[in-house]
Amino acid sequence: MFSLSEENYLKSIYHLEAVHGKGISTNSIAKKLDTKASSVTDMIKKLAQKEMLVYKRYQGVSLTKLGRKEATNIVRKHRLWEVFLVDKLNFSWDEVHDVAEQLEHIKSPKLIDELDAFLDFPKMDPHGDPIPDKEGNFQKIEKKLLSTLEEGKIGICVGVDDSSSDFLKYLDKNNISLGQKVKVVSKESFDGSLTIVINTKEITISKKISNNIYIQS
Amino acid sequence: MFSLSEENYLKSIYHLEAVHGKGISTNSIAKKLDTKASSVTDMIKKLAQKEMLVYKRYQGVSLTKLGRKEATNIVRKHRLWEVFLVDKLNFSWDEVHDVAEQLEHIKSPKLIDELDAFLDFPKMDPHGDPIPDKEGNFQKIEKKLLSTLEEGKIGICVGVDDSSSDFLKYLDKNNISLGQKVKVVSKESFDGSLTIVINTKEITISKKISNNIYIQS
DNA sequence: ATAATTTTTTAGATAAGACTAAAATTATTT
DNA sequence: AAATAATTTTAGTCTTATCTAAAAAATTAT
Repeated sequence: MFSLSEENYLKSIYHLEAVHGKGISTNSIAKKLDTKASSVTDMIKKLAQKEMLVYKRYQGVSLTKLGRKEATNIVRKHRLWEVFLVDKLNFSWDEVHDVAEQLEHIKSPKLIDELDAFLDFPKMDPHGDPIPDKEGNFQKIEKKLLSTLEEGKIGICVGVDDSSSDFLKYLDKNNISLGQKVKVVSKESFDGSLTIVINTKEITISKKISNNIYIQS
Repeated sequence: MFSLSEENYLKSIYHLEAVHGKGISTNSIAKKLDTKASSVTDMIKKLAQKEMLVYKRYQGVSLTKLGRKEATNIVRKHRLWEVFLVDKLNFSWDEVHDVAEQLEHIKSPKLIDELDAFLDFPKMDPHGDPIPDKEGNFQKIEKKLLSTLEEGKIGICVGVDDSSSDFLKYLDKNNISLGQKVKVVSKESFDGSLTIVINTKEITISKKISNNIYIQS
């Protein structure tokens, strides 16, 4: 069994590995968890002892197969709860994160499997992120950043990178949601801003925005 | 905000007060929480400082209005989650307790109100215990112990006192469930055992069993 | 290649919550 | 009303997870 803290470390390292590959630095973990590097050192020693990750002083850490399995299960729980909150309890996609962050630590294999079935085995969470199945497998879908789409091309919004409430509210305000068709009208080479058509309406979005929206094209 | 530990203390004291009235002893709390009296003393000092209860050395404790409100809310959450687990996730009534024990500590007012609505504002949990509403009010239903029912009389099972898995499984095995009609055929004065009719089947139950079943008659 | 900087680790401290053992208080017997 | 027993509190220790400050190692710049 893992403590709440241990689980949060495993999850963070898992997410960092997904972006940066193996060998995650102490500092990056500290930043992600909003804690101090010295606290991270303590915890990764503990997790190394539990064989959840491989650690050599000053070399950063990498999850073991076991550690990845554990982390995947937490991610699975987090995302299933997000689906539950949105589909069944009328939460909007910008409200789910904090609650799911708590619910993901509930320990009961039966609970999560029944929840999965109750939700009809969803493959994606409300932000377009894949939900691992019981064994930890999930579909990796084709997706690229909206910022990489060329002028005149069309894509379908399939996910977001940043899931902060502010960003999601911005998307809501501009009618950008998952499954939405997006056409790039023009691209400003100076600042990378895009003019796009959403639902027949034309809007201009900054590079920062287009860097946080995933599309399929 | 309260810690997990603080919440568990409040809940335990609340339940003890429901049975024994005001002035709950350190030892009884320790027993209920399976901890040591010295730990209880520490915690009740803390909760007294937070004005959740009134405490005078060697005199036991009583919840304040605020403390009772807090405790009631935890009970509300516990029981709503139990309904969710049984009604939506196919848990049986003997499986819900441990999971609800975890879920009751999730902090999100919206979550619990939406859950309440999603479950259609249930008034009772799977063991026949009343679910407080948002304001902390709940129906107190007429009920008495099956052991007090006289020979020849009929009652309807409306709740259980002991909610341990073992006891609930025993009831399942003998087709005793909430809403079930029970008729007392005879009462053995020597050991207090009862012979009852459930669903046309006659069985004999010990005093210990009949002392844990609530009926309405 | 050495100096300066950044990152990481160690050492020691703190807070929450639990424990043991002993002291203080209350309750019960005789 | 003492004496004994039971309960409760205090004092001090332990663990977990955090922190600060300083030391050690690695990286970057001169």
